[in-house]
Amino acid sequence: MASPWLEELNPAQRQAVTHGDGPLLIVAGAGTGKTKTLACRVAQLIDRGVAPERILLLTFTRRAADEMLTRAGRLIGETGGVKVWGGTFHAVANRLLRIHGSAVNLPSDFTVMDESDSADLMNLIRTDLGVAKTERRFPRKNTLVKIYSHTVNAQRPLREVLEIHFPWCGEDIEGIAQIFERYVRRKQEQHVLDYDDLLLFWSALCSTRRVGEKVADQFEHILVDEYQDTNTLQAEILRGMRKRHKNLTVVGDDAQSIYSFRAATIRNILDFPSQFPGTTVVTLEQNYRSTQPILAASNAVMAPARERYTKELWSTRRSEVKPQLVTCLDEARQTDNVCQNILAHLEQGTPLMRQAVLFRAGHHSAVLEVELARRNIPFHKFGGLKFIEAAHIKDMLAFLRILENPFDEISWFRVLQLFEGVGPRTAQRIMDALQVRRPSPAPAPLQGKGRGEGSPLARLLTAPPTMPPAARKMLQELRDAFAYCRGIGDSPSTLPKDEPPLTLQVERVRKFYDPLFERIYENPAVRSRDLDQLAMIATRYRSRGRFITDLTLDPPRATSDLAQPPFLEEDWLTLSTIHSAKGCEWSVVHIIHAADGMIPSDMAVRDEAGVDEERRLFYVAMTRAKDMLYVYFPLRYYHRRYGLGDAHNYAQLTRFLPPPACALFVKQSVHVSVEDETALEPSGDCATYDRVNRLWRD
DNA sequence: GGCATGTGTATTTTT
DNA sequence: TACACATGCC
Repeated sequence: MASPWLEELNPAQRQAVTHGDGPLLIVAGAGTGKTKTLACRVAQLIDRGVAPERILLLTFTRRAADEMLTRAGRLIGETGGVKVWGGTFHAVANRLLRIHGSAVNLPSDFTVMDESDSADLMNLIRTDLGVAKTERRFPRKNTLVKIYSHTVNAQRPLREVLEIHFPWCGEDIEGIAQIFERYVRRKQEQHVLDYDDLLLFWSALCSTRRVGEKVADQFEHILVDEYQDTNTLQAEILRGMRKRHKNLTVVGDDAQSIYSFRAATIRNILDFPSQFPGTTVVTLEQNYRSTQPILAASNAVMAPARERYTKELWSTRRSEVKPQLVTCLDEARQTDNVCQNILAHLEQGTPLMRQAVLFRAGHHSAVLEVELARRNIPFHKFGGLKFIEAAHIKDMLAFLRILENPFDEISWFRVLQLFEGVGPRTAQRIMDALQVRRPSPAPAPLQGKGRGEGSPLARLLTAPPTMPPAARKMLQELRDAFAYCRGIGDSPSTLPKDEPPLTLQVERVRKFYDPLFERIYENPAVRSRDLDQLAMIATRYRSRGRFITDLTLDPPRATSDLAQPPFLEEDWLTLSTIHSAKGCEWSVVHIIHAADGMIPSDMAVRDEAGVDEERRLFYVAMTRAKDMLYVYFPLRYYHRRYGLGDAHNYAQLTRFLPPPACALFVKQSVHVSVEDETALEPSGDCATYDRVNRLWRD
């Protein structure tokens, strides 16, 4: 019982770790050793005799789960982690539903689609219904998905969601409802689940009598990380899983809730004690990460926030070094200065690995990326456009998905349109001929993964549909590729054998796809490297289904844009959206574009709640820093829409750094005193900037 | 009729 | 840059 690692914990951490049964809420401020505490608690439970497979650890990313479990494993002397159920809500839902799906009428062979697939399906239906033809412009596919997802995850009526979050779509409620209804039916026909369905079905599973209890009882303890970023549906799942056992630990920080756009609600954490009577609340306030000056500035930013658990982070890490607020003339100067500071720290002994540049939106780093590449500073970018979203990756996956689930409409629709002379209309016609749409709702379970005579894939191989002349040769090649992957061989009369290994299938599909791909896309060379990487990932898998699902639920988080493949470099810099930086820390952090309109994003300032969340976002960014924090603010933003004019706007410093907060920074100005900008004193305080900037703003 | 191609525009954050 | 919509070509 007297585990040596307990000695290393502070009293609050130890209380959380050794807490016995019953609901436990750990309010853990930034940098207070949350990961450590959670890992120790898992280790402690196992030490106490709880079987690892009876523990469920829900985290925000798979990486976070792996990290914690490895750590817990190390504590109890298990190398390679412990066999705890760990992962995101979505991944765990997938795993449970593969086993128990039949209890909620789910076919066992369902495939999972990502958000852009959902959007494509929405669009298909949107076009079918002809709603786009009306005079008023109808919500676009991405908006439709957002509305749908928000409605499901928040478990609120559509009308209310529209009123509050999408007021400009309110008039189209009937059309939207109609589309949603069809969307649900189409997914059902295809045996396809979207992200939201995974949660929805898990929740449904909980309320089935026999299986629901069995699934819930399987876990003696459930632990949830980043609880402030869970939504109503996820809270409902937890309630469903905890009807009998009350052993539930949630960890979170309301000050770091930044996912309301995904229907996460701060209410989950604020109301946890009343949702789960008898909750013990433990608050972790000692910050081990940041120096006191960085913490002071962060606290000052959060001070004006409204409802929250009161806690004031403190640190024993004294330092004389204040964070720096760097005012730059424009983005070019900002970029230049960021590079200089990064290199300076590198020379003083802080490797790139321990530095990061953070920003609000994925594209905010575009200019910097070019400059880093020019200066041969290796970097790795997280967040923003993802690998999996790239059109050519989606194409490749579409082939594999058809093999996995021949009723996957979106994949057929995508693949067919790659052929010359085939657009949406012809693609639809071919899909009709192949009977990709199953008569709905499909009561008979699909036999042997659609391998039977009745599958659209089988029909493609035995009775090819008519194609526009330009596409006929290609069609034959597609049939050959599919036949190969199915293990049918070159002669169509041969009976199916076992399918070849996944890597060979990927290779074969690629052999077919490469020429198409070179015709369609601008810079095939760059994109081709992505395909190599996809093939690399595939080598880690034996099952095609698992490969596709894993890629959908846990896609590679970084893109290797302009830089050399970073994994070949010894040392590289992190570029990250603030959202993707959650849970991470670096010695030196550079926050760029700290201008109003960027942080907070002007997309988010419609209401007070939006501004509050942006404030938390800025707070999250600041509290990633251990030793040194830079906040950069470009004064001018050029709008280069038409050529290279020098038309520009003057930006204002982010509203989250009013004078009291500003006072906690060292002010520095870069190149602001050229030409007539002399009015901006190099070391002037923020109030002065504000006053001066107002001159240009109206 | 339906596809390819050109033009304008809006553009957050992610499982 | 990707998407929606308009135009011109087969």
